[in-house]
Amino acid sequence: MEEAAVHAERDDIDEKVIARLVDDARTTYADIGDELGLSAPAVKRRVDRLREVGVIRGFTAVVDLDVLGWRTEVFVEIYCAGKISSDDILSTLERHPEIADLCTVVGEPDAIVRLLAADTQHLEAALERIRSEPLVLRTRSTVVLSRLLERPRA
Amino acid sequence: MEEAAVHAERDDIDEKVIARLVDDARTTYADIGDELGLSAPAVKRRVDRLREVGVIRGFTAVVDLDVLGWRTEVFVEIYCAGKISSDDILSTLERHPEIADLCTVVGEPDAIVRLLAADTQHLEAALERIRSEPLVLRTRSTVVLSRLLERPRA
DNA sequence: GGTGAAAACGAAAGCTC
DNA sequence: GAGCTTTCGTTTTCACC
Repeated sequence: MEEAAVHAERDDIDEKVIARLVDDARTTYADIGDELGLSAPAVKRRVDRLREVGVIRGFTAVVDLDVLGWRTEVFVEIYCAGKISSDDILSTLERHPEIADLCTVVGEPDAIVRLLAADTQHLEAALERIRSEPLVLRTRSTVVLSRLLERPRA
Repeated sequence: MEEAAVHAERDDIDEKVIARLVDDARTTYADIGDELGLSAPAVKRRVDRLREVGVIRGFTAVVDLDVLGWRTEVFVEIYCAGKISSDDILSTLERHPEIADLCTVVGEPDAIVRLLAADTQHLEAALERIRSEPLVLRTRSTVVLSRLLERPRA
């Protein structure tokens, strides 16, 4: 029941602290505290604990890939040959820098990958590189037209 | 050619500043400056400009959904009836809080959605709610086993 | 969880190349 | 235009209650 223990350690105030940091990772502890009726050190202690426990994994900048010039985004379903472990999938695919997301799935494919590339030429090269991996049997790609909604946490 | 101008305004140093902030949004300007041989105010001016231009859209906390108790993640392909606009898709689907990502695609489905739910019961309810939308003809779901890799920027 | 002081950081000004 | 240094207000952080 150690999982229950982890959950028991979080309360409503933690939820609000998390929500505030998801909204803006640079919010000051004092500002969060004002909204919640806590002092800045009290908020910091909660954030420190949430990071230690692993609820908060880190803080990152949200980059507009379109502005950056990385305009091409594709979902690629990966179909593998025979029985493969997720370790194998990770070790063979993590070398490709165009992969933004990778997860193993239950369903028809073995894994789903989100590919980011500068343009279609770049995309084609990356796809061919991935397809040439011995592990990969075949792929099914779906090109993204536009990203309508993005909510890091629902 | 204003788009080209935007691109011309970014140089190698900007790239490194962005990379550093993607890695940790709470890195101080001084730390970034030390790595790049700049002073803190110089770094701040770059970050301010990158935010104004829109390359950096904001800063967010990365939350471990598994630890939070939202254990169920699914990719859902949405197939719509006839010709629909992306505005229609957004307005009908954005009301469902379980949707974490939504993009229109070119391929067999019309849109791909990433669903987050607390458990399978929650997931089932959300899926039925989405399927009952008049806009939605059919769906194809792929349940995520484990998220192996996550790189906000490649 | 709060308080207060010390250290670190961020914001803005003036100056140099 | 881009950067450096100084200055000052704010934030973080740590002790202790």
